Amino acid sequence: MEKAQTLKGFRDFGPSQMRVRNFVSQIFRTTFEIFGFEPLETPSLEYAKTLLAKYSTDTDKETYIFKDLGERDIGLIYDLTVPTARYLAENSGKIRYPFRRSQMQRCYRAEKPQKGRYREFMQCDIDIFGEKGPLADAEVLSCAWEIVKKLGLDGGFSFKIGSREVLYNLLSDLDVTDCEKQMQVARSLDKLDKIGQDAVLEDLSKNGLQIGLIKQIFANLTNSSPTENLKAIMDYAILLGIPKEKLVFSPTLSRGADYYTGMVVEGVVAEPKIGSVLGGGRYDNLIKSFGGQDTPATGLSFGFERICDVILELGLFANALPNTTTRALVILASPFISPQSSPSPLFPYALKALSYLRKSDIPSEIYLNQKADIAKQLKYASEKQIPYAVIIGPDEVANNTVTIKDLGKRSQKTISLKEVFPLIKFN
RNA sequence: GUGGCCAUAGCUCAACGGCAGAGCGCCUCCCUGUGGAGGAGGAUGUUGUGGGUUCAAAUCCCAUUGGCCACCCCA
Repeated sequence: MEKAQTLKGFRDFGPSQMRVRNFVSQIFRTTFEIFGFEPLETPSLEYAKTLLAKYSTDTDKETYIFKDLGERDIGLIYDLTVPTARYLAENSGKIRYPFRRSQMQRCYRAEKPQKGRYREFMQCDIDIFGEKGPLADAEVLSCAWEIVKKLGLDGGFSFKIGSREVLYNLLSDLDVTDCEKQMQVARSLDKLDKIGQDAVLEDLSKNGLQIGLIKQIFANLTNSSPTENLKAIMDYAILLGIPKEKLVFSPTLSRGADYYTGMVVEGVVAEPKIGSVLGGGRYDNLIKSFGGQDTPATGLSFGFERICDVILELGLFANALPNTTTRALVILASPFISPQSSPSPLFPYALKALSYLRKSDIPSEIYLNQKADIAKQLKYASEKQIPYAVIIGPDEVANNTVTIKDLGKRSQKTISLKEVFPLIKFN
């Protein structure tokens, strides 16, 4: 039998990883709610023809497609935009627009995995459907900003904001009117940060654009200014609480996807050089192209996996929460723990204490191996970073007390059980 | 999808055709009511998996699984 392994690009999340992930997703969920984004969840499997309806042919290969037992052609969701477009089309008439929706689900891509790129990953989107105006874009931005703050990433963070309108107008002015050509420029430009201006220049000239023209595009882009619409978005965003200096107009920001029609945005952190932690923009034609009604849309997607990585890397989490959610370990003092006198006379008292702690909403454990001495039990607590040990021995039982030890401070005192509650609960 | 690097003890790695090792961790004891330190002792493996070459394979070759990197792509 082969060694047990996870599938390529698929991961287990052990307790310590789950604590980070739960911490992050908790912040997402509560903040979405505060900003009026209503939760939506759609199936992980969709008809293949739904999944492949629109996108370019390359992505076909990265979508998991197979047959179910009823010979239906189906596939795993590749993103959340497509299922949502399907949902909007299927429920047109029932939905009250503008519709603010949040969605957090695992998505699947059959691409070659690398660090930060997995075949199964958490996708986390907010979008507003059915509103063209700049306030909608600003709302999305301000929700994202709130989350960034709550995650403690706001220090080196900034929004890079560009506009497809600026780009396309500029290209049209230079007689680059062919739609395909315009897309190509957008796609190449997207790599600017990563590969530098020279490489983009080369890339574009390989695609048949003249050097002079490309240079002109760069020059015009760097000198361009935000559209009225973009200015309005930024003004609203500032009124909604985003510091002005966090909103950086970046005319060369493009983003790869070709369906964006207005604002495009990326959120970048300075500290770990990891690129963007969120991205999105306005895509007014996409929903219609999926067979829905003409529905303007704006939104963005958080790089959940990346954000978890960043938080771990910056150590933002390590200090914030202990290694376990358990707050107290009930420990039996050694002398009375012998296999012969099982159950130990300490047990009725110890288990009563354990129940009391749990009834008081203090996450608690008792060491399960009855043969373990007190040193071993303390070591367990120490390694799991359980903050308190509740030690029970014959003296405690006789006096109706417990000895509570603060593992961090290495101090202890003997008190009544009732006095334990405030000590653990509020420290 | 294309190209490259890698897989050896729980972890980090060494050995690069000739008996599979070190550091850290782990276990036991010094310590029968006190965890991060110290001292003494101990255990640890079908070298990712399957085949091939060879007197002999962790080492060379092929396949396969998984990890990493660049490209591709990134809704």
